[in-house]
Amino acid sequence: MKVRTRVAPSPTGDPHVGTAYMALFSLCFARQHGGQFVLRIEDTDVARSTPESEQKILESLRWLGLDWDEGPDKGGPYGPYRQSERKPMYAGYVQTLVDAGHAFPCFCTTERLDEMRREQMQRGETARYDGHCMHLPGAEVASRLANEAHVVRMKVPTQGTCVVQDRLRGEIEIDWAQIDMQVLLKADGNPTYHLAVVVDDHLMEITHIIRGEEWINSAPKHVLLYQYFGWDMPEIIHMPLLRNPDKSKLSKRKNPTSITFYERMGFLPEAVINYLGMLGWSMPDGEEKFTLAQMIEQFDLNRISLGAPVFDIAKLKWLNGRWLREDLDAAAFADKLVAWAYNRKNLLQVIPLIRERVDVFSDLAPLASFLLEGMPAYDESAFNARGASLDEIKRLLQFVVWRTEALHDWQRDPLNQLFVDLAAALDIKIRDLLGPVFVAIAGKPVAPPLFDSMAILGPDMCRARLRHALEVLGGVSKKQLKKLEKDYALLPG
RNA sequence: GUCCCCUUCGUCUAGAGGCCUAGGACACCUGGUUUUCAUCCAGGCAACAGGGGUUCGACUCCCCUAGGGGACGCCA
Repeated sequence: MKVRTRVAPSPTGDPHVGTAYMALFSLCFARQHGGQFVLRIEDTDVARSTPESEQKILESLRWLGLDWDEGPDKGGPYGPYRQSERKPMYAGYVQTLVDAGHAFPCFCTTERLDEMRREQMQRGETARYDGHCMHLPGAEVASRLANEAHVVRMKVPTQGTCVVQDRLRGEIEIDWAQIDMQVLLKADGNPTYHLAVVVDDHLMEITHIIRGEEWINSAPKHVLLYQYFGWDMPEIIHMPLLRNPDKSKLSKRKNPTSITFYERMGFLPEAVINYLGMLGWSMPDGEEKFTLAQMIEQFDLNRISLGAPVFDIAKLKWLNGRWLREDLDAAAFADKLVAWAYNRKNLLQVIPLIRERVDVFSDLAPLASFLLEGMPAYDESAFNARGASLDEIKRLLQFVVWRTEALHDWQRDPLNQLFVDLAAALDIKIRDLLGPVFVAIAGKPVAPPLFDSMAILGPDMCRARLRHALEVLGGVSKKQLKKLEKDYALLPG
């Protein structure tokens, strides 16, 4: 059998290491079997998907050397590879299901559904569509379809058990009563993930689906759709989820998750891939340093361990050091370093910010160092240049962390606005707010303008530095955090 | 709350019933090399979640409990 795997990221944010993780395993499996690896963009969430995000995802995967055989940028025999461009195809499949009685139009409002779920959970039941629109008279449905917003839901049995075959875990049994009557077609005419993924995996002849453990609970929906359509089910492999040091699912709130962060920190793509490869998987001979090619050669699904691994930056750093020392001679080191930091694109971003402040080139290094550093070595005294107390500084920094977590458009002006708003909400002068933030981001009181610097550094690096600064200043105890959360919730705006 | 998944040193892992006095790696500690630092080298600390089975024998198989995680959206 010809093996075909895919990675199917959603372009709704920064390129996530979890995406790279799934891509790595999918690619290794496909390559080892002489098959194809496909990149498909799942942009059915029109409100949150952006072309910029898609672009960054493609660039990041390319940077890592995870090359796909078919994708939106290079086409292929199963295109298009962007779900937004496949939109016209889905309605027909949904109609097939409606005609066969496997799906039905639903007119329920969000309010009613929220209320229903709330009550169900209060009663200790699993939240699940109550079938309200499933048995409407045909005439009523026909008339309402013409003038009312509606979705299409799949029918799901209320009795019996669904058996999901997982290549790593064997048979997983989930009662149908636990499975919601999933919306397949949204009111805006776009398919939901569940419909699109099944249709596309089938049409693209995907044979092995390697995805995160978080999908186990929705696998029955997919199993059922394959049955309804009469299609063969691909093999499913649910990988363990990458975790934060506190064991929760890896998230940007607690850990840098963006691939671009690791690039900006100066990690080598080879080392990042190598590190991802040793999470949940190991070489038969126990060797910890290996290339993508070696991993492909030795790859074996049976060597995957199921415990969800903690993403440990310290070990990644050690591994990167080995790659740097063992694989790069001075010339190669120089080339990589220039490409990383002193490339034209980087310089052109920074030069406009610093040229006013420079008389001779040798003035540059201190001014541009913020861009080349990872976690700056802070001088604690720099934080309270304006006489604020340590607790007050930590409070401000923590608030900034929370505000920036909610910021989607990480650009100069929105950042500017964020600080203006926060200062207003706190009823303090903006310079009193910006002082400590400036030091946290730039590492010292003298550097290019804050918002531009933050825009260049990107969200993950900024958040990491803010958190690092908080640690250096003694950290925030659980108790203090509780109190700060309370204060924060009370802020206007 | 309901359901699902998972469980070997702090962390990543080796372990397919006897090779286990449970191995390696990161981190940490100690010492050596190095005019400093780093690298490098040597050593140390440190784990089979608990309880029942099955078996001549269980880290390994089964059951229960506990703990951790995930899912419960017109997000993916």
